[in-house]
Amino acid sequence: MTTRGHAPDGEDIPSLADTSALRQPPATARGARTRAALVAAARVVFERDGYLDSRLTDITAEAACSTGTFYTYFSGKEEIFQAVLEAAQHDMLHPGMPRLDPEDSSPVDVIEASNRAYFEAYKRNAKLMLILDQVAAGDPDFREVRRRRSRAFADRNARAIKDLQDRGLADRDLDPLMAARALSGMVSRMAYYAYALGEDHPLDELVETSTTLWANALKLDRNAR
Amino acid sequence: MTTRGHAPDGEDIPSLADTSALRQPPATARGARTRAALVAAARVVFERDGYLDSRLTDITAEAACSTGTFYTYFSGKEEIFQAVLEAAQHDMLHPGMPRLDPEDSSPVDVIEASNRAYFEAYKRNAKLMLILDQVAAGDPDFREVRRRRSRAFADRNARAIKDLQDRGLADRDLDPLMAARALSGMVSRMAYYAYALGEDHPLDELVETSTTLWANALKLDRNAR
Amino acid sequence: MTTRGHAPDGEDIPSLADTSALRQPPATARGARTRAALVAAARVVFERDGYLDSRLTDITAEAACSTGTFYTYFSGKEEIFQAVLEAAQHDMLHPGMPRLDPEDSSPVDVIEASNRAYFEAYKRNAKLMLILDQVAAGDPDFREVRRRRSRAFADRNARAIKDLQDRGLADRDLDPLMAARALSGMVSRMAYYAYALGEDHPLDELVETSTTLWANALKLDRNAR
Amino acid sequence: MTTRGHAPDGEDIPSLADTSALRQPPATARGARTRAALVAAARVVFERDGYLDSRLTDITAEAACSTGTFYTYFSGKEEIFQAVLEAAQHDMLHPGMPRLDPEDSSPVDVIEASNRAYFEAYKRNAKLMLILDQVAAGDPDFREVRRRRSRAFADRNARAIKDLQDRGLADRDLDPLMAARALSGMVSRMAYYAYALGEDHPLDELVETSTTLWANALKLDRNAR
DNA sequence: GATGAATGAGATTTCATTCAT
DNA sequence: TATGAATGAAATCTCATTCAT
Repeated sequence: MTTRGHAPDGEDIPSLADTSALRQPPATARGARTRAALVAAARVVFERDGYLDSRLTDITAEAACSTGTFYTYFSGKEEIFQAVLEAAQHDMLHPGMPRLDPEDSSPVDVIEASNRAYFEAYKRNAKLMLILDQVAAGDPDFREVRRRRSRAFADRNARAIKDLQDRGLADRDLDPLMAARALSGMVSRMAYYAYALGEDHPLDELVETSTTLWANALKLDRNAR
Repeated sequence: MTTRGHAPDGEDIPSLADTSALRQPPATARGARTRAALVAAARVVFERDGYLDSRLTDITAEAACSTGTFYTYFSGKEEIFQAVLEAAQHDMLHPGMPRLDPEDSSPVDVIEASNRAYFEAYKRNAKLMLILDQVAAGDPDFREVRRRRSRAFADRNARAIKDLQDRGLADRDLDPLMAARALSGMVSRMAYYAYALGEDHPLDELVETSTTLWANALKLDRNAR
Repeated sequence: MTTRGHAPDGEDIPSLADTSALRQPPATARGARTRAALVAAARVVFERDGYLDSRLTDITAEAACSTGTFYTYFSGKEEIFQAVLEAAQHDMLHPGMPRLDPEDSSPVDVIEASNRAYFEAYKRNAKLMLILDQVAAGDPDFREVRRRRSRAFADRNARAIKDLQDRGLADRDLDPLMAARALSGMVSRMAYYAYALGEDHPLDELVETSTTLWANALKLDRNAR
Repeated sequence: MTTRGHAPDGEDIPSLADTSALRQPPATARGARTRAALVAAARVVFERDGYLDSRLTDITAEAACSTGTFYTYFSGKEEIFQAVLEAAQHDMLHPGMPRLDPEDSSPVDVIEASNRAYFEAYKRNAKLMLILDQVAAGDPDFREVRRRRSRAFADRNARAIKDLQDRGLADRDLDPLMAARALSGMVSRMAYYAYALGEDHPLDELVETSTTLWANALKLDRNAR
């Protein structure tokens, strides 16, 4: 398991398909400003009204531009939603985890650090995560993207688990891939309860419980390196 | 932990609030038949088209009645969706778990049996679960119901975990409530990947991995009673 | 002018056309009771919801009978409205005016007494009067009935005015018919402001002002017989 | 009593509340034209079909635009009806009364002139007045507006009557406010019979009778200034 | 007589998208 | 680039009336 961490539910942040289809960036500085204003406005509106209940006119009103202008930059709601996600994605994927001293860090320390980073990032983006759920539920294409990305993350974490098993540090009875998926899902679901549903458990408790469960589940030795 | 099991994500099946607002049941047998036909038709249509893309007229067409008849029994799409869920709820909450011989069952056996029952029930209702996600994401009332029910289940499982801790069978470092929520979430997320996103892992692997992780996480002794 | 009085806005109470079209009265006592319950319920509903916003089902619900039963007695909303008016009509046309001693009563006394009786009757039926306005405004047939009845009353009052003019007691410059209509209208409009619009002026002031204006307008001598 | 006149039932022309709720006026000339076309079309349709029997699609058809366009300018039928009334209001409130030579005009002359102006304006707007009746009867908000405006006019006329009383020209036994309301109501009712119910009395007779009754009622001296 | 479920035409309303200015 | 009026297809919902029981 690398310092990069396991990104417990990276699968929730699709690298939004079809970058090929993206129109070329605005030619002028004014255009860039307008486009950015629209994306920012869209995030505000989506978080306030949800994806499905939001109207394009609300977005343009929030961005203080006309409805026509919208179509200069985006082909529709789906496309601007992708743009909003793209912006959030960076935050979720690079959540500013503290660099751990590899000399001094056990696997459990790494898990704890990346869990903490994940919860913090989820909290910042909770409303968006909810909306992503909504869209994924309704749109098979989106689900497919989510599925693929999910598997990619699972593969990465599975390799880390495999590595620990090979080094005799983790339970060899577990299927690495399935376990990776299960444990990532566990953490993402905890974040969902806490922040999307608003249970608002204290961060430290979330981190502690998730880390202990994760470590126990793999039968990791807390002290091993 | 009782034979009743832990119902890993019972929280996903809100006991749909406001039974007060329900119109009184049909007075005649004919009325009851029509109402039932509408609910059945609605499930078909929701699973085929999703909640948001479904139209009332599709439901009445499927039920072979007029649009007016729909409003004799339901005030709108939301209300018939509640009725559909209510019907599915029974299946999810009483998933026909095999009665285990108490003499011969370890706590882990109970966990395994209820996980298996949950995965089977989820598979039967996967499309509906997806739709519930979609609706919950967009509707604060629905989220609140889900949150309340989630907490009720967590409390029940937490008591079971506490009991195991008190008997010296489970890790005492864990907060029972948080652990209960986390592990239930883990199982529900596994089911989501497998059946809602269509990864379609073999049932036995799902059951085995989830049970092992659960047992490990609580540091249960596989052989203890 | 007879003791019968001038019925200031008798024209508002059409003798509801087409009694010919009325179905024959219920054959049984039970039928009579049901019919009466429906008429009473209709008045309640019309006064509560207005004519146009009332639904037949509200009426049958109020009368505690089924929708089908309604059609046993009435052909539709218009017909039951006529029945409601018919019942109220008696009150408006025979408002329980005190019998005045002809020996001791001046024309002004008679006017005063009938004005008072009219205001009292209007107050009792204010909501219905409003509804009658609504229906008359929307239904040319109803307007025609109102117009005919209005003219009949005006004719009667005009004869009384003519009589006073002939006896040298009233202003001979006035056209009796036009004056009759104008003064009746004045009183009815006062009642409308007071009771239908809810200004709720004291009854005595209404009576006093209307009577004084009426007497002045005709240049009646308060003391003449 | 000023040359402004008494506007005998100004209360029938509500200054239609809630200008606050009005959407902002069209930004472009084209928009202003479309909005005006819709208001004109609505008047045509309302007068032809009545308020309740009119459909939005008839209005848009008459205005030669799409249904969607309607909602760019109005939130519904009620709002466009207010706009129609607002347009008619100007006509009713400033009915183009001839400027009288103050030197040469008695109070009765002023009354006569304003009565005549009122009858003429009512005739032009008779259908609309009928519709206003219908709406006011069914809508408490509309009634309240009518009541308030009615009182404002009554106050104005009451001051004029008080003035005449103070100058010794009018009957001091009358309550000015009540008399003002009664006499205004009388004139409005005459106009209603004549034009809304279609009795179609000659204008000169209406004016003469109303003015004589009004003058008599106040015991005005026809020759005083 | 009484019941109440079933009907279905028709009205209102929404909003993504286009396009002339 | 930017504007915002115009579009119109589609969906929801109502309720008087019928008729089999």
